[in-house]
Amino acid sequence: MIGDACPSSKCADCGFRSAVFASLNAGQLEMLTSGKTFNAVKKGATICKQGEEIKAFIFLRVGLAKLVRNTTDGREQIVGIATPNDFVGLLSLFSSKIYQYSIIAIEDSEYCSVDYSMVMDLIRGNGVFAQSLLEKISHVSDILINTRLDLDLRQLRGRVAFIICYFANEVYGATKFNLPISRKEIAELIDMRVENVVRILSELRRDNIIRIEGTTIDILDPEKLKWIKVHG
Amino acid sequence: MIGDACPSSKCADCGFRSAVFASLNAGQLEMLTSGKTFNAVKKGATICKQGEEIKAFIFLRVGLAKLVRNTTDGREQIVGIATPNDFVGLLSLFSSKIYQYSIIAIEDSEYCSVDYSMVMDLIRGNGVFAQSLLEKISHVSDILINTRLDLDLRQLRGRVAFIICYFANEVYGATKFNLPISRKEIAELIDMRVENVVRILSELRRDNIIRIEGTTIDILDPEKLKWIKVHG
DNA sequence: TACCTATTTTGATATATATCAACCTTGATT
DNA sequence: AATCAAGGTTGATATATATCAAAATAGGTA
Repeated sequence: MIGDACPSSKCADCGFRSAVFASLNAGQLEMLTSGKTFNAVKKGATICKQGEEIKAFIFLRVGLAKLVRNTTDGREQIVGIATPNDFVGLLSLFSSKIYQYSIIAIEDSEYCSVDYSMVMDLIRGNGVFAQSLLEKISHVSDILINTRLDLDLRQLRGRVAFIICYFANEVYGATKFNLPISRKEIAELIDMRVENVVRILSELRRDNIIRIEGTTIDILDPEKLKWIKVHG
Repeated sequence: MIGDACPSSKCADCGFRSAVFASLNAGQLEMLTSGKTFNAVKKGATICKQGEEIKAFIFLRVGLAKLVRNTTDGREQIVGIATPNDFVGLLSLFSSKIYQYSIIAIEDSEYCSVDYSMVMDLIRGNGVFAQSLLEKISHVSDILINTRLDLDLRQLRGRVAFIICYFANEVYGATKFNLPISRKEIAELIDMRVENVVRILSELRRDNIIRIEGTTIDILDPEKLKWIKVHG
C-alpha cells in the first residue's frame, strides 16, 4: 500500500503538472520524479495524522478525503473535504512543523508524497514556482475560510442544503450521487448533531426536494434546495 | 491622510524588516523604500474595500483594524482582527484580483502600502523571500481557520469568554484594557446577536468574573473566564 | 441646555437546536 | 438463521438562542 511506483512514472506526464508544476524546468521535474512516492489507499485509510511531523507535501490524485481535527475535548471536527487537484494538503504545510489535521480517505484514493525539503528547494530556486504555490495555498485557504464564514451565517436547514449542493456541484458535478460520508460525518463537517442532520434530510425528502435511496441522494428540486441553502 | 512620508523613510530601518523583509538585499530594500506609501488614518477609516481591485500589499504598522465581509444578504461579518505585524493584509492577496474583505481601522492606525507588482517581482527574484512570505500567509490563514473552528464548537458564553481572552492576551497583553469594538461588532465577530452579547457580559459581571467601566474591561477572575472559554 | 440619534441594557416570548430514549435497518459474523 | 454492532430514524422534551419591545445611557449637535 505504500511506495508503489506511479502509474506514469514521470511527473512530467502527470495531470498535476499543469496545476502547480508547470513552471518547473526539465531538471527540476526529473528531481521531482525520482523523489516522489506514489500511494494507493482504501476508503478509511489515514493518509496523514494530526500532530505528526510534516515530512512530505501531499497531493490527492484520485479519490476523496476528509480533513479531520481532533479537538482538545475529544470531539471530532471535519475541517473540509479534499478533492483531486485542490491541494488541500498544502494547508498548514508552511506554518507548522506538525500536521494540524489528519487526512483520511473517504473513497479509495491515490496520492503522491513529495519530500518536504525538496519542495523547499524548488521554492527557493524557482520564483515562478514559488508564486504559483503562493497562489494555490492562498486560494485553498480562502475557500476554506469563506465556506466556514458562509456556514456560520446559516441555520441548520441552510447548512444541510449547502452541503448537498457542495457535493452535487463541486465534487460530483451531478444532481444524483453517492454521499461519501455518513450522517455523523455531515454533522461533524457543519457543526450540528446527527439527529438534526437526519431530521432535516427527512424533511427535504418529505417536501420532495431530494430523494434518498440508501446512500444515494437525488436532487429533485434544485431551485428550492438553493433557496434553502441561501435563505434557510 | 494619504501618501505621507514614512517616519523612518528607509524600509531597512522599519520594524517590519525583521518580520518579512529580512531576506531582501540592499538593492531590493531600496526598491521597497522608494515604492512604498505610508499612511496614517483615524479610527473608522476604510483602509481597503471589499470588491475593489487589489493594487497593493497592506501592512499594519500601528493600531488595530477589523476585516469585514459584507454578505450577499446585507449582513456584516467580521472575519478577524488585524494587529500590527501579523500580515492579515496578505490574506487573499494571491488568490484573487479583488479584495475579499474590507479592512477598517478600529483604532487610529498607520500602515504601509507596497505596490502589488513590486511584491510579485520580489517573490520571483528572491526565493528565500518567497519562502518567508509563504510561511507568513500560511500562518495567518491557519490561525484564522483554527480560531473559526474553535468558535464553531462553542456556545455563546464560551465565545464571549474567548473574545475577551483574545483581546486581553493576544492584542493588549493586559487583564485590563479598552474594548476597541462595540457590542454589535463583537456580535458580528462571533456570529451572535447584540442582545446576547450584552446579556452574557452582564452575567460575567454579575458573577464577578469581569468588571465593566464604560468601555474598559477588567478581568477579575482569569481562571474562571478561561474555564468558560473552554467548557462554556 | 435641550434635542437628537445610536448604543447599551433588560425583560418577555418565540423559535431553533440539543439531548435523551426508543426503535428500526443494514451488513458482518458466527 | 441467529446474533451483534453500527448507523440511521423518529418522537418527546429540555435548553439555548433569536426576536420583539421598551427603556436607560451616552455622545454629538443645534
